[in-house]
Amino acid sequence: MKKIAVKKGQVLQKKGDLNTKIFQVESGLLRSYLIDKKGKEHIYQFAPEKHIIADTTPNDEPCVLFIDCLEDSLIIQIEKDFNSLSKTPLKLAKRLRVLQKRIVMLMSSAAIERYEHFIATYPSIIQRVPQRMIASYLGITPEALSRVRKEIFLRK
Amino acid sequence: MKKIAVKKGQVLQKKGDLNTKIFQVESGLLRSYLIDKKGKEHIYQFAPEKHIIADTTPNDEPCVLFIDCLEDSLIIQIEKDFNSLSKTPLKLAKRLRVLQKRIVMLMSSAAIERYEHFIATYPSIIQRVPQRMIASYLGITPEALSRVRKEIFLRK
DNA sequence: TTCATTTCTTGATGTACATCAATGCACAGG
DNA sequence: CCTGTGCATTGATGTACATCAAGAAATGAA
Repeated sequence: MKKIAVKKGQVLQKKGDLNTKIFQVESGLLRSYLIDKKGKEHIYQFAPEKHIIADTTPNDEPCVLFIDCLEDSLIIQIEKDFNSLSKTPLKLAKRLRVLQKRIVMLMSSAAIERYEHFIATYPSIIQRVPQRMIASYLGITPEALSRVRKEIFLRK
Repeated sequence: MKKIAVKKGQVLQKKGDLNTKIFQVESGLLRSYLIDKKGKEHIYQFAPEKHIIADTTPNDEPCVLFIDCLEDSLIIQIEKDFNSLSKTPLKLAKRLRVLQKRIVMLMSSAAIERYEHFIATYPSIIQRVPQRMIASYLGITPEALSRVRKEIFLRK
């Protein structure tokens, strides 16, 4: 467990890495993402202040997510071993809640609802990342997000 | 923490319930599912022997998932409090892994790949539930699953 | 500032899947 | 045995989103 300062753009983890860590963000903004077999990027998670971010693949298997830095950040690196985990069940529980919500949204909602949920849940992120990244997180293209935003705007 | 015998069809938790439990399946098969605003059902999780199943909504908020019983089952009920959780970080970690994989699949794969991954991961479930439930878990309609299966069959 | 690069938007078209409707099929109850 | 009821399949059509292409606007570097 150690504290690290990282620069915008810096890569903390690449797909295929072994023995990856859990990161807790003190300040700044990280993201994790995957690249599918068509070469398309999908953002899996944004992690602003206080959030934890990790690939949950077991330590002896190659991980599937990239993690990099969207703003200069201060982070804490935590080992993914049993002892560290057992100290943070509350955080794990919170992570589970977020993931459940995410799956529910992906399975049952249209793009526009996913976007509205995202705005409500992470209002601060909107100003800090380009829209194409939000589109990527929502599982749609930047073009589709642009149209969704237009529709929301017209509706008012 | 107590052991319970439940019958096929029995409902263990309804959307909106408070103070829901975690269930560990000793034998049999449970499922959780949600109903979207169009009234459509989406299976969130199957839980065969050894698996745990729960709605991870915090205890003081109404939960969003239904949980019921697909086969006569023997289950252990676990409280969702901090103490119980800290005893099972390994199980939580495993759950996180499954959810990560699920989200990755939902975001980056076509229906056919999601089905093939499901077969590979849960071969035993296939024989135990009707196809329309597998479709629901995969996030597609029974008609679409039927066509996916046909395509896989023709390809051989 | 100027120029290059990235981002956002808009339109035209394509596609994976949903929806709707009909048919066949298995099996459980009378 | 028939007969209903749920499940799987198939075809026709609809739709939400993707893809591709172009242009406009914002951003950043020199």
